[in-house]
Amino acid sequence: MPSSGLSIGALAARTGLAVSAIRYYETQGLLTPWRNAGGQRRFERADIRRLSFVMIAQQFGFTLPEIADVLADLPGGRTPTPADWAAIGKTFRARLDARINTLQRLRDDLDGCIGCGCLSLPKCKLYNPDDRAQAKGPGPRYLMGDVPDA
Amino acid sequence: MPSSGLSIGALAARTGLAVSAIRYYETQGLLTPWRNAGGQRRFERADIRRLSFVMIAQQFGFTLPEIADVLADLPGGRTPTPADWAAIGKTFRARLDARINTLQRLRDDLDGCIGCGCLSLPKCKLYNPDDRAQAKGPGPRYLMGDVPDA
DNA sequence: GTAATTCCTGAACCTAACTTTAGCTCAAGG
DNA sequence: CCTTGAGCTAAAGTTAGGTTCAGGAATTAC
Repeated sequence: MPSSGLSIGALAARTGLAVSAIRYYETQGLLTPWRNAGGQRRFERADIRRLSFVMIAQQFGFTLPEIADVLADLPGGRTPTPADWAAIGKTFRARLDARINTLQRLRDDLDGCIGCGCLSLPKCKLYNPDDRAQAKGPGPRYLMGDVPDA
Repeated sequence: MPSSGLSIGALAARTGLAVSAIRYYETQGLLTPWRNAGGQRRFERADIRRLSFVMIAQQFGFTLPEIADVLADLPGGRTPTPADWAAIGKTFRARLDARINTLQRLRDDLDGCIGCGCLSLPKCKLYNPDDRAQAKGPGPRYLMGDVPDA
């Protein structure tokens, strides 16, 4: 009888992720393994797919909280079906499209702004797209896609 | 006669950046102010434009080293002309286009991969676009646009 | 049955891009 | 002259996304 769940090492081997990364994802609520009698984590095979999704979404520049948010739409009790995943894919693609559109819009503004060499502040659409001068707390202000006005 | 350079506070006011951020940018080589007799930084008016460019590029997800790299093409001795800036804009736009294209290609792969609900690992184009399983050192692996295969 | 793996937790460390703090100095106004 | 606001430096703190390490406990392999 093979399956009373995957060990963390096995999951790491199947996904290519580091064991430490998987444990970190658990702390971030991306995954909720159960524990065996000895206190070790046991994962379901569906978690391989779940982690694959996490990795893909990261390539697109999504943060872990954003990814968790998308994954929250997966069913709770049962193993997700292909249809469930397709639904997630749809949601995800919409967010992705929005991100690409923002970038393209910004690029087009760039053509009218720096393209002429002026980079004129008061009338520049790129400059100060929102409240650029405001304090937004510490840490990186915004990475790609987390652009104000998105 | 107004101009023997802008103080850091004046530059901060004109750009909307925090004084601390400007000082940080200097340490990163994005700006090279001179010092007055009392040791205070004095900036040129062209630095307003320079910082505006930094802010815009950051919105597109570029890192400070990448931005420094683009800015390195500006002339050293003299104040950059509109034509100089237009040239920078051109370089910048090319990098931006590459970034957008990568994202679009990834999105299209997504349609064929997760769209069907399979997310099949061995044959997935998104999964393992390069050597996903390899250690790449600590820190964030890659943010938007710094995607492997870019 | 014991040696070698693997896993566990908690804490410290890493990069990027800044901010905050502490302790001083400089510059401008009255 | 002297106070107040702006600057200065160096060091430490912050967030995100992890990795590395230390010191044990559980599994697995022979």
